[in-house]
Amino acid sequence: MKSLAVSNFNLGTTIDSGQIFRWEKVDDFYYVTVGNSVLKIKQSGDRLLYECSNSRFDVENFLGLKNDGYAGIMESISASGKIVAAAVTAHSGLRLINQEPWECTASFICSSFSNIKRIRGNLNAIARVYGQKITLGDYSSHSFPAADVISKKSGLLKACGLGYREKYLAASSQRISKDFDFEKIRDSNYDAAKTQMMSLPGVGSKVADCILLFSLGFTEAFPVDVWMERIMKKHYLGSRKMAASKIADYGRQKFGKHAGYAQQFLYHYARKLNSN
DNA sequence: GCCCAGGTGAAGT
DNA sequence: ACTTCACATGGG
Repeated sequence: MKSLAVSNFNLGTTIDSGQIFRWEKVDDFYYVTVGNSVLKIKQSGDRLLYECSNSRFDVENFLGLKNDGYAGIMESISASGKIVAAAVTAHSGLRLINQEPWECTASFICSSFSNIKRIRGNLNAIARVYGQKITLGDYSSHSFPAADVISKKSGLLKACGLGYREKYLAASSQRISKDFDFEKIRDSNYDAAKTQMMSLPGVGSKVADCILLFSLGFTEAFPVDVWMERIMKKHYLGSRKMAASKIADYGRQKFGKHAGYAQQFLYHYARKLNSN
């Protein structure tokens, strides 16, 4: 078991904040399946204890613990809005995770107009059908397949229960295995990057923002789903009517370079208020 | 059975 | 450019 000292970090909140779907908690440990790795991890105060099926897996990078300007970011977004400040206080230690772009893209194509439990089931089904078995101690899971593995046998998607999203994932997996370079997008400006992402079938404004924020380092992306729409309307828009894509523009303007963090706190805050 | 879900794309205005 | 609507299906 490896150990890593952390500060300003809450593992449980970070994992359970709707950024990643393929995880479960067994006793004290979270088992997170990401790419071709299973990460077994728990937090004990200011330490993370973990082991991973892949010895080269970079836990620190994955959990957003590198290049730490966290305290400053929290201060900055809190100053921009009362509700964000409350959310930051309520869920301090929530971090943006760094995902692999293709797996993130596939995940959020599956997410559209769905719910988190179903998304998790869909992604696990895709991994079972197309992926390789991974084991870590007594625990086993399946890797997430590369885009070309899905595109070559997209007929098998039917068994994964994606509904109408199936055709989008099939088409996007084909595009991505042919002529799509995520790394090039990483170097673009936000608008160009978003246009590129939205050229993929099943990727609209919201899913594009999720991919940009969760896997390509665009900290200003501000994904607006139904939860964000509700909380933004209630607290910032005086219940005015505004299309989701306009609320996203508003959010980026209001919260600036770290709008993505503001969004993640607001989203999590809204969901937790509703469930308690 | 009813309503909702981390929306998208196409059609109509 | 903005608004409306169909879309597949499981979870609560």
